[in-house]
Amino acid sequence: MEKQSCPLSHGDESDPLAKLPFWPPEPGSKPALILEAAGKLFLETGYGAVSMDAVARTANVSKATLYAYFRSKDELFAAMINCECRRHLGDLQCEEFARMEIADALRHLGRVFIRMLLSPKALAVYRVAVGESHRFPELAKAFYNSGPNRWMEGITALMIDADRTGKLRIDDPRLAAEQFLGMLRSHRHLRIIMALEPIPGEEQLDAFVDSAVTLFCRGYAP
Amino acid sequence: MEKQSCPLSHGDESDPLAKLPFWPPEPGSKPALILEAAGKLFLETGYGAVSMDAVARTANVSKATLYAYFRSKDELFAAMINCECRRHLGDLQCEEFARMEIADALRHLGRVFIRMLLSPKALAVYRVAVGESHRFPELAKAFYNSGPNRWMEGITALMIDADRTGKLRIDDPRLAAEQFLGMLRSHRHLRIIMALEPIPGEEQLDAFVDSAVTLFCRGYAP
DNA sequence: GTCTATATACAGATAGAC
DNA sequence: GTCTATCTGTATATAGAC
Repeated sequence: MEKQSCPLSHGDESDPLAKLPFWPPEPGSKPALILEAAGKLFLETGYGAVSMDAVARTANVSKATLYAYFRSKDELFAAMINCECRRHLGDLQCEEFARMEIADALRHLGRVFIRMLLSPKALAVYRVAVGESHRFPELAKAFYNSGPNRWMEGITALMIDADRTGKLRIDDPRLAAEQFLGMLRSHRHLRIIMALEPIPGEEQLDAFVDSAVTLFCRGYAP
Repeated sequence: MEKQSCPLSHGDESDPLAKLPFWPPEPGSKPALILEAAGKLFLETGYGAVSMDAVARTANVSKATLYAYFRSKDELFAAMINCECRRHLGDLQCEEFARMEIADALRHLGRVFIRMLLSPKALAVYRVAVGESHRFPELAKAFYNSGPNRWMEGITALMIDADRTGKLRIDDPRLAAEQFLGMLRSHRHLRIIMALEPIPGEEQLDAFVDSAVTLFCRGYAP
């Protein structure tokens, strides 16, 4: 936990958005309006089902203006995904989890994780990123790195620390992190993403996290 | 485990394919060729990126023939998904897992599960089903019921039995099944589905399952 | 049943006025 | 920079010959 001081913070390595002439967009400006409209439409119905006409109409801009800022539908889509990723997938304050009881740290992080994962925006980004990952491999990578991978790194660091301090007995910290986050996600995430089930209430989420933490701490007890 | 004799077998309730005039398609017949081509193309690149021209060309049929069997692109897509679901997502023989040691049963089922989940066809179906779930909610349901839900039911039944016979101490069997399958899936499934990582080898998969089983059995030990 | 050829609509992208 | 109007390709779906 010492070496990477804040594994869940935003890094800016190889950011395709940084290359765009306007960035970040002034709130209320045309680019901002366009990105907002694109987010709304693409995330709601996917890449293929959205026309540039619809984006322009929703943003109250003409198509020509749209193309003045984004050279193609692909580029707009990419910019939108990157924008949403950084806005909604990694908002976790860095705190001193290593000093807490391991169960408390996991419970705390787990609650933040599951709430983030099941927020409407994150669900939408997830669905689109998975669905279009074949057509936009670069975006899939950006999505994974800005969201799921940050959590993997943060939890892995916590696992390393828990093992070092003897709180748990963990041979493969990365594997343990996979297991913990996987338990929390579970098939429920799939059902919710496909709208087969509503987003659960707070108490239900907390009970879910508590159960996973208990199982995990017992299973990895020294 | 007694009441549902075989929770992982195929049920035929409310099957949209049964309504089609040809079904099942004669191997080598035009409908079969078309469905095969549709599977190949749709699963590879998603719904929006595939044209009916491409399907006809790939199947070596004319577009008119295609439309003679499937009234629209939507209907073809739906038929293809249903077809693939029943072919690739639930192929598990029913055995007497209840009589085995619980760890052995979980290990056995886990290995089958993870191999099925990470098979190229299942990955492709999964990606498309998630990506198009908003446009085709009925299909999302069919996919979930024919694949993930069968596993949930089978593992839940096993959990109930393990608790009843005192092998484990499980208050919420469904939750426990979620946790077990979630651990196995983990973020690795996401990385593989997005082609950020190759499909792991057999030994790696088995080690993954073993670790999850150990964690699970310790965590739920009586 | 199966094909070739075509109708019709709409997509993404641009030209040119202001 | 922003708009209106339009070009051009291609998609789904069908008509009519064999």
